[in-house]
Amino acid sequence: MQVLGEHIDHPSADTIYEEVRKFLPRISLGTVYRNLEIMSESGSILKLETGGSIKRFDPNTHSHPHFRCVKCGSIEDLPFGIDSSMFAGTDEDWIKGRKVQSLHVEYTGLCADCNGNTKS
Amino acid sequence: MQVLGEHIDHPSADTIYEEVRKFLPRISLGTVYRNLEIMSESGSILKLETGGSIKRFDPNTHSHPHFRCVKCGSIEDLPFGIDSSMFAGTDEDWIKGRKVQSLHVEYTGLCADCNGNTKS
DNA sequence: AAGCTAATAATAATAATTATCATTAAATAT
DNA sequence: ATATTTAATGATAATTATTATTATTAGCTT
Ligand SMILES: [Mn+2]
Ligand SMILES: [Mn+2]
Ligand SMILES: [Zn+2]
Ligand SMILES: [Zn+2]
Repeated sequence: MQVLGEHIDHPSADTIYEEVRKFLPRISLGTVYRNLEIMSESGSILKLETGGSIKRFDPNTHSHPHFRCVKCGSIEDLPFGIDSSMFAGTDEDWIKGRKVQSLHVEYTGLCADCNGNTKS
Repeated sequence: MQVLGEHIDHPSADTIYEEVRKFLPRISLGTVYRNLEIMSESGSILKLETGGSIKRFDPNTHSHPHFRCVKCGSIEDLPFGIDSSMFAGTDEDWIKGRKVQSLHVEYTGLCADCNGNTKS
């Protein structure tokens, strides 16, 4: 939690592993995965299943949108909130028999850095 | 394209492979992956990088929201459109230096089937 | 201290996807 | 039509993130 709380860049399990290793050199990657799973299940962190095949972890547990750079893979927070009422008006009859648990909004494209650098 | 066009359930590469095999029994999985990649790059289909670690393919190339069932893994289309103006109002100053390419909205929860069946 | 329980480290297994490369098919030139 | 070049494919290996396994360790309880 300490390590994750300092990160605003949605680190992967492996990145967190490397960071934690500085404190606890004998920790194993399995333990990092296991505890991240426990934390995400208890709701104290978010496990982001974004595009791009690797899972990332977020200390901000509020539902918020992300921007994923298709070039460098970075995930950035976007500075506005989201909620279900943005869709389908107030009549949420699309829910039908479903039980809605969460909503993830993800923009993709080039981040500011990569967009500037690719204008060659 | 024939096989994919008949599917409304966002099949995986492996599912498509099994289907295509009925027509072309000697086709390899690699060829399926390769051609799905080509098609998604040319824009004739969508490669969905949803949560859940496997990629799925969608003949509907318009930006539309999905619902992913966390129990059975199914992906369903939701019957309303999305566009950027739903977020952040009209002043899209959050874009800053970024180049926005696409937007994916994904709800998760229990699909109608799984929600009904789990009420034990 | 002895015994029980839960967490961990080390390692193996899994699964989706991608890469490689020899072979085959298609296209083009002779 | 036949030879030659080019592109696509099938078969298989490699990669990578994640999960499972299991013996060992550490923390409690009596
Ligand atoms: Mn975030
Ligand atoms: Mn769809
Ligand atoms: Zn970038
Ligand atoms: Zn379901």
